[in-house]
Amino acid sequence: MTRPAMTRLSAKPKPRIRLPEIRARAFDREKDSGGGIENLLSRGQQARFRAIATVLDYQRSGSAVLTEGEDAHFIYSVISGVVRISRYSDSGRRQVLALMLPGDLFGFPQGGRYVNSAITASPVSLYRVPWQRLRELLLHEPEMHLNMLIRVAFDLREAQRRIMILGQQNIAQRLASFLIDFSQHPDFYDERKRTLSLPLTRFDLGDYLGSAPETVARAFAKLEKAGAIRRISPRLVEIPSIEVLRHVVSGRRRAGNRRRQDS
Amino acid sequence: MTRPAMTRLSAKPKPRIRLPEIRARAFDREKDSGGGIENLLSRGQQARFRAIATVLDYQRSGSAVLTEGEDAHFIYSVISGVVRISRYSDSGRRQVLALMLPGDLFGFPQGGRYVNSAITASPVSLYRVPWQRLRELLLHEPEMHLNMLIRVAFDLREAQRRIMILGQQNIAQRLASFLIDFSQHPDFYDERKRTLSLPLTRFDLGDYLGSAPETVARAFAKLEKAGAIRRISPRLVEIPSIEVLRHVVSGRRRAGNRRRQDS
DNA sequence: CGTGTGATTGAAATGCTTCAATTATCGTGG
DNA sequence: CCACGATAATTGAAGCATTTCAATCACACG
Repeated sequence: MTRPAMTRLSAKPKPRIRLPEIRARAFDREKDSGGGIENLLSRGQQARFRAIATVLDYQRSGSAVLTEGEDAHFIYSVISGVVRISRYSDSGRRQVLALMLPGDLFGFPQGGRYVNSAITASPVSLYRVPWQRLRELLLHEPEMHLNMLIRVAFDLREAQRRIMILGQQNIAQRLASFLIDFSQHPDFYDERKRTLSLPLTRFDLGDYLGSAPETVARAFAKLEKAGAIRRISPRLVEIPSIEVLRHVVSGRRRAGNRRRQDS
Repeated sequence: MTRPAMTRLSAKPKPRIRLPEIRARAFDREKDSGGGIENLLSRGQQARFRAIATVLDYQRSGSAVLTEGEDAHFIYSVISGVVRISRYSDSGRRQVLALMLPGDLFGFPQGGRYVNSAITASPVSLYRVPWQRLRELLLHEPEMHLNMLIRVAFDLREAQRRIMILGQQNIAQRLASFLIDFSQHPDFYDERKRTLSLPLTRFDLGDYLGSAPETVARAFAKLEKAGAIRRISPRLVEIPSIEVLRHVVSGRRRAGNRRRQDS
């Protein structure tokens, strides 16, 4: 199945290839020790994982790592940068399902094919591992295998958290939840300046939060008016106090329609 | 952490214990061959899985199998019936995350505790397996292990599907999606009469679809007016043609606000 | 045969989307 | 380095969708 036509033109940044977009190289044992799956695996496991991995460098944002419907041959693990995982509904509307950060795995096949698309949202480095070889490796590495199971179970929990947010929060609350999440990540949140740099446009954010980009902009305005944030530029916000954001999230979804009783 | 207070009183059916709610028994190799994880495992694996499993029978709907925050010692697999997986947000509102049907696994721990609650939504039979023993078993059964990984990855996809539905469909469409899903299950859909029996109340359904129970009732009314369903009783609907339901789902989320141009 | 719970429907208000127009921002080429 | 153009972001206005409070109806159970 090919990807359905796009209904929102500006949703996908038009890639302008100039420099080579992607550069593959062998793993360099000395230098590649960033925030990859290292956290999840023991030293020995790491070595064996890397032995079957290739490192890919994507220079720019908006590059397709893998596409919905393609035959799935590889699993990927983020070393650095942000990857947007999305899926198109039958009606052609895009939903951003998750954002993959260093240490995250993506590209699990379903029936031999990818069910989601993965697009870089910044310059990105990845490990790419042939699924078949990983499969063989896992059969002989029960501990690594268990770690992978736990990892996927964790992703499942994250997805369930998204379900909760989409199921019960209004847009300002969803945005606040998103900002809180990312403020936990030193790559994006400058603790000294209290500024958060956003890896997504308003369009992407809309597709992530399940709303229109205009609505997201209004949610930013609302949070700013409430004193929870200050917009420095569209992609950079100051968060004076995360507590205020948390307070927004814990508030009611709707103002409440208490019929005023005559006194 | 204890579960927060409930804001919607009628959301949780009050359990009225009369008969023993739950009955545990040893696995009976002859009779227990329903729709359990059998589908997922080979014969030999099944035997070894059952060797460490206990069968639990819950007689009635509304019984707690496990509760959010409890120490997690067991994994469960549904043999028959429906189990509601839910989580409470900090504001005390319940979200139904998923419905577990025969063959599904639930009860994965996170940091040694359950993060969700599981409540029976009908009479239910389960396998209960000590997590530690399963862990040991998996270390010696790579194939079973891989199957379990695939199973959890599948659940992740399902959760992502829910994200898509919550992110881009209106309530009538979400309800239609739900009805389509369950009409695929012979346990609920009588193909001859074209009737679907629902395992959930309007409250549960509201918490599943992310809306108020009144809104769900209105969505039923809307689908009925559109000719997609016929309400026989609150828990039993006739679905003349699933195609009509699919058509509802593929329609626009919103009527569209095309400003009328003077002719 | 009442009583309580779930389901439905009504009415008002809020929230969100859509279309439209304007403003800001960023990358690019001059 | 600056100006330009394209795209992103914001804001306004109108209308649809959903929630909330309320009231009524239906049904199962004691």
